[in-house]
Amino acid sequence: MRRTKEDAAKTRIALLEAAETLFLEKGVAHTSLHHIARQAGVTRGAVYWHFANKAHLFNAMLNQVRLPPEQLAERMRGCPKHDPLLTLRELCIDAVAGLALDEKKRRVFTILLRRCEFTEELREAEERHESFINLFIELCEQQFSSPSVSLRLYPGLSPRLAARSVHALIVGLFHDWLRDPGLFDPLQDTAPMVDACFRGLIRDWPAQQTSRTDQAKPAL
Amino acid sequence: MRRTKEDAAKTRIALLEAAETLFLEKGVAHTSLHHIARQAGVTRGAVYWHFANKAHLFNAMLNQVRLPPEQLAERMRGCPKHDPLLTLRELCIDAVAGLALDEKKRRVFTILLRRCEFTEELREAEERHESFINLFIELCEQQFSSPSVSLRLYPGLSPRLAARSVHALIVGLFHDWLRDPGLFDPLQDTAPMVDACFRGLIRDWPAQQTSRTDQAKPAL
DNA sequence: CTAGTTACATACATAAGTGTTTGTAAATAG
DNA sequence: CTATTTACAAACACTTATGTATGTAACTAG
Repeated sequence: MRRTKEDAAKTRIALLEAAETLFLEKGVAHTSLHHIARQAGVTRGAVYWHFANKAHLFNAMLNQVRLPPEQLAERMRGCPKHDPLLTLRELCIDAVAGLALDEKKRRVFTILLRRCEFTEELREAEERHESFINLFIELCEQQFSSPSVSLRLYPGLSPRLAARSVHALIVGLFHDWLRDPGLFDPLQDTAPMVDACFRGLIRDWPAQQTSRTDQAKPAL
Repeated sequence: MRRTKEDAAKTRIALLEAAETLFLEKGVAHTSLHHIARQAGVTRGAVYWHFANKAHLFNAMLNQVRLPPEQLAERMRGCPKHDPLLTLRELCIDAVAGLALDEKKRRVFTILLRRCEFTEELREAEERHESFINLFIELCEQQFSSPSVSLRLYPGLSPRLAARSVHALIVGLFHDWLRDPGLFDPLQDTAPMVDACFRGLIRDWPAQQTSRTDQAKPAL
């Protein structure tokens, strides 16, 4: 029997990892707290000590990879000398590339998109996730709304629709790649696809081959 | 007590509808066969009479809206006088518009994308769904691979990537709109967004405002 | 040094859920 | 008109999950 503070912290981590593993394997609803405890080498007592219930455990797991909204906003603002659209472009590319570079992110997003049911129990997690998405779309729309950009939109498009298009592409790439990692290579293929998207939105989008996503920073 | 053949058929339909309603409300895993039976006004005996288990019920529900792969292929081939890319474009637009036009399709796809865990139990359903998606992507890629089209792709793009881009956009639009129907109007906004996508892929994509998706036929 | 708290394990109580079996009234076949 | 299915309902047997309550050894504060 050992229960120093560090041991407790380790137990907590072990529980989160066990949950991650099992959620990914069998789905959130089909994983019981008993499963998680056993996988972590403890009993349900430990689970209930660290987390109120499964939903709280789930939230804690998400918090490991989800960056706070402020950081997204800050990143989206970018350095002022940089073209804001290019900032957005890089953010998109990094977001997809981040899936391939960060194993944990990949697993957690797989759980989020393919291994859980957004129902009453997980409502809080869902709402936080949604508000993050909405923030992204809104910031995106702001970029397209600045006069220097909106005038370059193709006819028939509004900043609103442009923002929706960009987000839909990213979400689609997330889903598709998490479903079948063989579909494309996030590191190589994301930039051309994102560029194609912007090229269809913005009149004079440069045919840049530059800026090979050097070090993708976490973006989503 | 009544059990003519028609009554049995009605019971089956009622069970499918009850399942649809409850799956949508509480998620697949959180809905028991007892719930479904009660909602349909029968007992679990009826459920087990008509379906082997929950997974079979789920499959039967999907089969109500999923069109056979052959029809997709046929539709994709389109009438030969028509530009194949325009055929693909219309197919995409109809697929998204179909969500708004067909209430049942909307509900079932919501369940599929947001209310179920793709785990062992539903593996068969998942595989059928995936093979359908893969067929779509493959047919898509074929369209982009024909010499008359592939030569018009922007540099840096392959037919492969173009197909992935198109599919990602559609999947993203599905997810986004099912998550928040206020994000955009499938009937009005899909065409401009799909056109933007194609415009970013194909050099001389016409800035067509024509062909207001008259009657969207079911496509997915 | 001991009192209290921490970090769990164990036990209890309760509620579901699943698959199967059995019962049965009405429909239907011969 | 009887025999047999059909289309379920009802009961059974079993497993599993949850939340809580209680026990307890080690750590820690004073």
